[in-house]
Amino acid sequence: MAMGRPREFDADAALDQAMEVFWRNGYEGATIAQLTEAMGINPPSLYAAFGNKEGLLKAALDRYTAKRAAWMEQVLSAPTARDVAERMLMGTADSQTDPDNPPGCLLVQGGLACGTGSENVPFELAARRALTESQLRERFVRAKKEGDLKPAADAAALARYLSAVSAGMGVMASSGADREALRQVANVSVKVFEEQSAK
Amino acid sequence: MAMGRPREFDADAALDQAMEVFWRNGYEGATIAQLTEAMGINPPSLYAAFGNKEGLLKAALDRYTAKRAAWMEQVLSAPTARDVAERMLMGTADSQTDPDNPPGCLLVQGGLACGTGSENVPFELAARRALTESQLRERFVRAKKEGDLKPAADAAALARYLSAVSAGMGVMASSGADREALRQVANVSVKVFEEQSAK
DNA sequence: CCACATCTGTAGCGAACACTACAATTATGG
DNA sequence: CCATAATTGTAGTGTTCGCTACAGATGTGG
Repeated sequence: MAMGRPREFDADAALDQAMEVFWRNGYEGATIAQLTEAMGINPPSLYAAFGNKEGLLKAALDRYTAKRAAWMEQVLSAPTARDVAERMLMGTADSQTDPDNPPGCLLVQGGLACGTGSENVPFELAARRALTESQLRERFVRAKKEGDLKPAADAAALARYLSAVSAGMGVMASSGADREALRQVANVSVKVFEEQSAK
Repeated sequence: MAMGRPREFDADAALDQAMEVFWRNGYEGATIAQLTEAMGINPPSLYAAFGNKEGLLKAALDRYTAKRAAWMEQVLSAPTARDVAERMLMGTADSQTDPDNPPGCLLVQGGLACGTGSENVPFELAARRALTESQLRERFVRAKKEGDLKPAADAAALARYLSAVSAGMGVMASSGADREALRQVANVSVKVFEEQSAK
């Protein structure tokens, strides 16, 4: 049977553009007109490919996290919990002030509170942040087993702490904090892990 | 000369209601219809009293920060930098999970990224966050002079750090983190100040 | 008691929003 | 080469948005 006319745009390239619009304006601040213009397509193409605005956001979030997965692997492969924290926070400071991207983190800027009809957008972002946190928690559980975190250390609390600090850095970055300011925060934050290391 | 018909609603009580709507839905997510209903007034009364939606937000932010001023005094009056940090973060954990308020912090939830026409809303929130940070910085400068922070301590970096952590806690709280989780983060964060204390 | 100034409620303004009907287009399968 | 299936651009749809014109109401100053 017939297969239909093939789409003329690259879905991944279009998603990259949509991601940036959501990143810079937030979910509710991003309009379909802005999105379609950035993506270089017309509304019907958008709706055919992604369903609706929220579907487009989810696809953009998937792409966002997929792009960060390799970096996250690099972070988790650091030899000690302290080094994991340092790579995580320093990398966060750099990426959140990377001039190639909008400032901050899409998972924070995207929308912490939304109006009627978009109530589950904040939930969607939170779920993706939680994923990173659980990766960190598992890594710190391992660090305890391996003995580079002291036995009394609370892996879950440390993971939550890192998650909170990086979210906080995202808030700062979104309001114009520069790379140096974020690195200061990262440097201070890492000190906790030195105190939690096995002697 | 004549003085005109007096307004029939209490502006402060109405602002409290508006504050809660902005807090829960964000600036863009809050509609005039929701605001007027919560405030118990009609649109013309709102516009006569506050100018426009952004003016209402600013008035609500003023009231928000005014309400926190007394608490902030209490925080800054703690005897040592470490105690300042503890009071600040523990108080933040409690207030951000206070069932009488929406979760999180209005200065974070209100809107980190907004669409065309509301670009200075994020800036407005950031300016108020910066105020708290500078109060903390001055307090830590004093702590160095008084000798309870070691001479090598960086007051500005520590203030930024506290600001980042509390913003991060706000992000967590807005996505449903409970009081215990936030207190864990607070407890871990405070450890930095023990290491920065004079021996 | 009257002129005036301000507030209040009703009703609705133009603009922007997310989304879509429709016809033309472009490929595949037989 | 034809029937089918999917995409594309144009041009809208109805709804909701922030905001306001207007007329009646309610107070103050003279």
